[in-house]
Amino acid sequence: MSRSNPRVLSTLERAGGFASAQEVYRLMQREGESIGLTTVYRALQSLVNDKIVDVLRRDDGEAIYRLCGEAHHHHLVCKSCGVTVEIEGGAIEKWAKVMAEEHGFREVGHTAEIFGLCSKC
Amino acid sequence: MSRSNPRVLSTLERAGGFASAQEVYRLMQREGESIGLTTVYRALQSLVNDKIVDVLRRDDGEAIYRLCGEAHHHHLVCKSCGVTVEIEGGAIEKWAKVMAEEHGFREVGHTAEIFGLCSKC
DNA sequence: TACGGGAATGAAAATCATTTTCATTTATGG
DNA sequence: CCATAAATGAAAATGATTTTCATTCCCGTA
Repeated sequence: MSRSNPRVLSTLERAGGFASAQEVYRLMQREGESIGLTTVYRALQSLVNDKIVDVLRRDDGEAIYRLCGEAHHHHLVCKSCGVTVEIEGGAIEKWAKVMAEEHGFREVGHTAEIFGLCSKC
Repeated sequence: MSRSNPRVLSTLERAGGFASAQEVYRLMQREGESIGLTTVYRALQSLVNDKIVDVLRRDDGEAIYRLCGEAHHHHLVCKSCGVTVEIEGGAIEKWAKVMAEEHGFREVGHTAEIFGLCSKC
């Protein structure tokens, strides 16, 4: 029953951070791998079940996946040119943890993103 | 250009808390209001633009809306039952500001959300 | 009051991610 | 080998959301 297709997992790793099912699929296609979209979806679901990957939602509602173990970081995005900087978020981690405890929440994750105009825009 | 249809707003109020566009639509139908689904979507978008309502994503990816207070706040959301707690985010404000400065960004805004399982789930 | 143009409306079609169906292929143990 | 279960993927189904487009409404002006 282990549908955690290793090729999907390795592609997700290589994607570096987040990727949606569609992105993983396109990436594999581009690299000449022969795989169906359905299989990608099933593999990702399976990886989520096995708690090997996390799933979040992008603002547009698309599900994005990332390896659980991966050091997670946040993004600083320019809303004009789209340039993105990875930033460290120790303060956020702590905040999330404190807030969750304060309200009796368990198994918490979080999203945080900063957007603005970069120095060039 | 104000498409913030007042009937939609008042229905959302009456829904008490959260409602998806589809739910607002069904609710209005049930109450005998004559309105199209398209209009509901447009009204909600408009309300979001005007920052009169907040939008979040349910676990299944469906967008849910609700009136937001004037104060800028963040959310602690249960990914199982959807219950939501408004939390204070002073730490985040500061973090966002520092990070932005550090990378030369201007006019920054941010999003931050914590999700997990509430004490009941 | 009649006219004209922009905004609002909503039905129907299009889009898009995701899931389901189902027939086919592959792997595996007996 | 054979049988049976698991995996695969193409195509269809689903469901939310968006787009298109023709129509209606509103409002200021001649």
